[in-house]
Amino acid sequence: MINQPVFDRMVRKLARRAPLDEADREALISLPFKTKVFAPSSYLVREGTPSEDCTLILNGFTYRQKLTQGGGRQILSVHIPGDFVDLEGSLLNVSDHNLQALTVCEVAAIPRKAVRTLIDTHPRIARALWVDTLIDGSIFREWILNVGRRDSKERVAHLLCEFAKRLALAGLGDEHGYTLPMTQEQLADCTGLTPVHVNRTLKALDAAGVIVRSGRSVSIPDWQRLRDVAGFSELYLHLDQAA
Amino acid sequence: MINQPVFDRMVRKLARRAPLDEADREALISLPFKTKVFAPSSYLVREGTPSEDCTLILNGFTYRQKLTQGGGRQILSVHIPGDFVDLEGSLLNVSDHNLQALTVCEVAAIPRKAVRTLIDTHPRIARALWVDTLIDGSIFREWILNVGRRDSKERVAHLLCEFAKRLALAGLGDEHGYTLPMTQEQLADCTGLTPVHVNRTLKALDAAGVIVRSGRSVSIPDWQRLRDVAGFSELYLHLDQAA
DNA sequence: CGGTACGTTGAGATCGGTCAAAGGTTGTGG
DNA sequence: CCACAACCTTTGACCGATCTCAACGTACCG
Repeated sequence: MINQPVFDRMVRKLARRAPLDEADREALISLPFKTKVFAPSSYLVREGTPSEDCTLILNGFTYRQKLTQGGGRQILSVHIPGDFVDLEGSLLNVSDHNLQALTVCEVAAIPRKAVRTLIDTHPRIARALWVDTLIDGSIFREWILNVGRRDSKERVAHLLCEFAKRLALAGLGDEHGYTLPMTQEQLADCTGLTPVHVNRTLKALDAAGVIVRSGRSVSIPDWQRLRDVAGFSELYLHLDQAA
Repeated sequence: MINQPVFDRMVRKLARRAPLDEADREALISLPFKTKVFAPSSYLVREGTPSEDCTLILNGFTYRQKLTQGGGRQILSVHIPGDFVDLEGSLLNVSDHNLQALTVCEVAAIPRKAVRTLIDTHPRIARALWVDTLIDGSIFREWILNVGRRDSKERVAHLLCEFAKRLALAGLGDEHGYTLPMTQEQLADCTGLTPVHVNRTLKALDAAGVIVRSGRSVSIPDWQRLRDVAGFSELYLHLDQAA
């Protein structure tokens, strides 16, 4: 029972991805783990290395990231409390990307072995985790579209929409606004733009009344308007299996 | 045994993703299916719809695709014989993207139900399929990087590298060249460029001696050179678990 | 042999990038 | 509680990679 408060959010999330029975919940709650804390921008996993542990975010935010040969950085996804990051680590031999802390970050590190045993012995949990990675995949696809075919306003607005939805789902904000712990440089790395242009784009969205900024918090006076600007459809978040 | 020749390539591929025993192979080979043929550019799955079947490509190529509100099209992935496409279809309620035939395409349509039963009763197969979707995810991540942070030459060259590797792996070409059944417009939709610019980029790569084109086949006089131009590293293909 | 789809080329426009500097904010140590 | 440093944001001027538009060339197919 000791893990319960810590893993509670994760168990509830997984239970929505696939039905779990009492034994499944027990098994999840009894997973062995060590709590670790990471400073902002420290690495949790590095490209090309195997990972010993599977990481569950308890507090704070992380992101996945890759570099081009020329040093260009692209952020691939942003993760919030309750997310398993590096579930791949349990099944793939080496990591194909870097995993970095966005904010100060408290995580539960679960031994890779324990995860593999869990999924071998609990098919419903395996199913739920698999659905989780499929939804991750869907979000990656949307990001390819975002970065490949939307102009800068749509791109930034779309990212803001996604964060709004996901944070609301995790109980960390709502559709009226939220605090985004990202610098404009990081937003640029999410969208494939430069920091300077992200700045101008945010300013333009603000000037158009689509968002209102103060510091790093964003408020959204008219959600429908932001959606329209972004061309946002939440289908890809598979909320029926995520919420 | 009737399925054997048809499913053979798929079984061999999965067995590399996770160890399978004789019973697993039997179960895979005995999956019920219907063969279907799709004409180029016909839809196998449409965004927003559930899919009744899980699709295994026997011959030909398919691609996943999404549109922006403005009608911009982004290709998200390209699939070759032996690939399961729309495995998501078995676990997610509705599709978040379109699946289209690139060439004439012969597929095995396996009922969604049969797939779900299979994965519930065969944990090793479930594991192999899961690893398959994880590798798909890794490729999506690389595409985000490609489209987000590489310039047009790197982007096109990277795509050509990926196809070379994947086709070679499937026995459909090698590192000296292959035939790419895509129009320049489709290449543009893969890379987030315009067809005109893809044309100029291919011309430039050809002029620089990095590739040699004739019609739709590409030959690669110096693989290392193409890799360098693209900044290609095959780590993300997880060949140790794919090959 | 004509049509349709695809590839190629040129000229000019534009969105977003680059470079550089100034203005804010935050946190820390004295 | 101030002062400074580090980091982040904002702004302007200019640049250039890629897009747009439009025409022409080419290959395949019925």
